[in-house]
Amino acid sequence: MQKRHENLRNLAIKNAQNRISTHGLHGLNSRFIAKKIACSVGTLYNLFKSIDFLIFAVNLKTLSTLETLLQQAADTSEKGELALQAMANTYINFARSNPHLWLTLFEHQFTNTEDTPQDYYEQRTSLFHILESQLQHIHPELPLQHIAIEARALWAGIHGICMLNITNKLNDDGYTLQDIAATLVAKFTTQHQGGAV
Amino acid sequence: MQKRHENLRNLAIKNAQNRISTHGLHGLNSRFIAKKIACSVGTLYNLFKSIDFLIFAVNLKTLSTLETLLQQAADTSEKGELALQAMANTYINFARSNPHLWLTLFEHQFTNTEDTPQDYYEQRTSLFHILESQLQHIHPELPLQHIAIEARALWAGIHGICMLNITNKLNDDGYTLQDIAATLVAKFTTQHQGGAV
DNA sequence: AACCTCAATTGAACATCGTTCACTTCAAGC
DNA sequence: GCTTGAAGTGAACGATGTTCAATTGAGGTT
Repeated sequence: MQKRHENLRNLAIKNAQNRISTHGLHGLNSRFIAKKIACSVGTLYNLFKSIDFLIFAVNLKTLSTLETLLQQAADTSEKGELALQAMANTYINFARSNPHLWLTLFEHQFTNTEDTPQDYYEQRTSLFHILESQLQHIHPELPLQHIAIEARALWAGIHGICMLNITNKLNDDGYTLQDIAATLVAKFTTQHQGGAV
Repeated sequence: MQKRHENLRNLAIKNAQNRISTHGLHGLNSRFIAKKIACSVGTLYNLFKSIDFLIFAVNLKTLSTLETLLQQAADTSEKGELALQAMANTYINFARSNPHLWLTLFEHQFTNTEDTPQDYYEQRTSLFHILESQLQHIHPELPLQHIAIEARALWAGIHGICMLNITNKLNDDGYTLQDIAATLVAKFTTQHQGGAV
């Protein structure tokens, strides 16, 4: 039946998400998930071409949640700098609350890159659009091309802060994530005298 | 003999570095390295408590190389903004030329975090000092505490740009790494009106 | 030269992993 | 009841990290 297939698939994704969330990507394995959803490994491989695709499904869910949260943060704050600050904090909080799920977004590489489904890239670019919209509100005079680059630089910055922190490579000293992130956001929101590209 | 032990250890590290460089972290395994250095897996486990420690040794080497390159970039450029731009480009070029070695710096997590040797953290903080020195030259009026935060925000930004690019999650559009990085560096080097922490 | 000692070396063996596939099951159509 | 084909099964394969009883061999002692 088609229904059972879909139910089982969703159940597998949910359990995989749970497992990664608590034990990290290394804690995930096919036999464990198969047992959890009460089927054989063979059936699991009917649902997902390989474990990579199961992880991918979890990542897609994570990205979707993240986008919803960021959009909410943007919507419930005053447009512009405050919205960007709120988004940065939301992103950081998500990463800190769900370190394993967040890390899996980047730890996981498809063995064959051409296997990576198109949805994945689309899901991500839509994140940029939220940022671009805020940046454009702050700097209406800048060309769209410039805004796009700024959005990527800012996003990468927030991302890097999280990455270096979560992987325990930044927070060995007394500086808090929020301070560092706020400093970064401020660079992109306060008015400059000139600027280079 | 002590000498053989050390020689074999270095040989193992060199081969592991080579293997990771060409085949990524997944391409590394104990039997392969053992065969390369003409000893048994058992002996390899006498040299390294586990494969994690071999990877760690490779990472330490990578960090060391990176620091030398960054210091060179800083020294051969005019102090301040130009030096920072040069360092950013050096970092990016290194990451792009040695994507696997660079990724391994972050992909690899010790199963027991308390195992992570102290050298590792020290090697990294010395990277910050190079940055801090440049930033302080640009903003001599800022307190050291503030400079430290800026250094971390900038470093994280450059890092994030590389990460999102290397893992193929940013460069699906037409914006070049250098443009994005230059934009970021410019934010930290041009004079602001005010700023938030 | 024969012997002893013990640390270094070995690789078979174990547990676990992703993945496959010949076999079994079973619901639907006749 | 019989047939058919898709779905489900789990033993089996190869590769992995890691261990450890057995072996080796260099250096000291007699």
